Amino acid sequence: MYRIGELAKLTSVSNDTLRYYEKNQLIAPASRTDSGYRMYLPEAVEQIRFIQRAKGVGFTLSDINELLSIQIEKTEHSCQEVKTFTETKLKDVEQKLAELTRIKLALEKLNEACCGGPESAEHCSILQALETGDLDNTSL
Amino acid sequence: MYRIGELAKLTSVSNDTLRYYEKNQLIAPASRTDSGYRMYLPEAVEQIRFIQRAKGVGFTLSDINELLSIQIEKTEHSCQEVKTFTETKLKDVEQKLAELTRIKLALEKLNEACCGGPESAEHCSILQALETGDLDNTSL
DNA sequence: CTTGACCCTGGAGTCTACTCCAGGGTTTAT
DNA sequence: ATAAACCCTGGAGTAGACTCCAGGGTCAAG
Repeated sequence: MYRIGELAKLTSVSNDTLRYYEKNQLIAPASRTDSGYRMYLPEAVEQIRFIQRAKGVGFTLSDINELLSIQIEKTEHSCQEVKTFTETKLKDVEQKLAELTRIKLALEKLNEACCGGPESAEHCSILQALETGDLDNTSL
Repeated sequence: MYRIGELAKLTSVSNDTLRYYEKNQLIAPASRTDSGYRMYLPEAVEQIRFIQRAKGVGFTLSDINELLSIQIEKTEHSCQEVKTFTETKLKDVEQKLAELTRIKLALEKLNEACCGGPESAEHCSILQALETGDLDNTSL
């Protein structure tokens, strides 16, 4: 079991952020000490890391809350509902992957087109491609 | 050339958002009419779509501003600088792709593990996996 | 020549996701 | 037993990304 400060250090988030996440139902301490200190299970470390990763790819806290709440609502919903939910989220993720891939292709194309030399970028082919919007189907 | 309202309709953003983007150097009208109306080039449509996609995958407006400003800073920087910049952004994108892929794998695994039937989710293998954190290296 | 649909600026308000107190207990090491 | 380091709650403040006025011009149609 970790106290809030320990968990915070392990995950590089602040104590305040952990309390904020708790208020927003993202992660609760497993228990409290008699004096009211929050005590977290070791698993909390991975949960926080998951939250950070999900945030990093554009999910809101409320999206993440939904993702995580699958496990909490378990007795109130059927497998079917749960699966429908994960399938929806999966589609979101696949959509995001497609968009990111598109952006990646655009950047790679720019990268390849550029000489990378020390001359002024005025005639850089990256920039010319950007200006004309001529990036095939990458749509940058 | 489009007026602001036309561009807004074509891209499903509000007039206010377009003005906000302008204030934040993301997109400027090609010109103004005598009466001060903003006039946008047809290319603006794709630029706005790009902004939306980039936002959707977790880039901030200031990230996007950097991405787009490659083309504006051209005379002030060398090809080398420009290329370094795109390479950095490319790494960001690759990082995001890796994280998204991890989340995708986790969701797929949950999906596969679930019977999807009408019974209570109390013993759903998705949920059990979530609770024990036992998702191999997907770290959900 | 006026009515309705547009557009302008400047500024206030909202929501999200924190971040930072103030005021006050708790734990630990010396 | 007393600092130093930690924790608590409640609430205010902030940055980012809008969103929504107020008050006032513009333009096309009838």
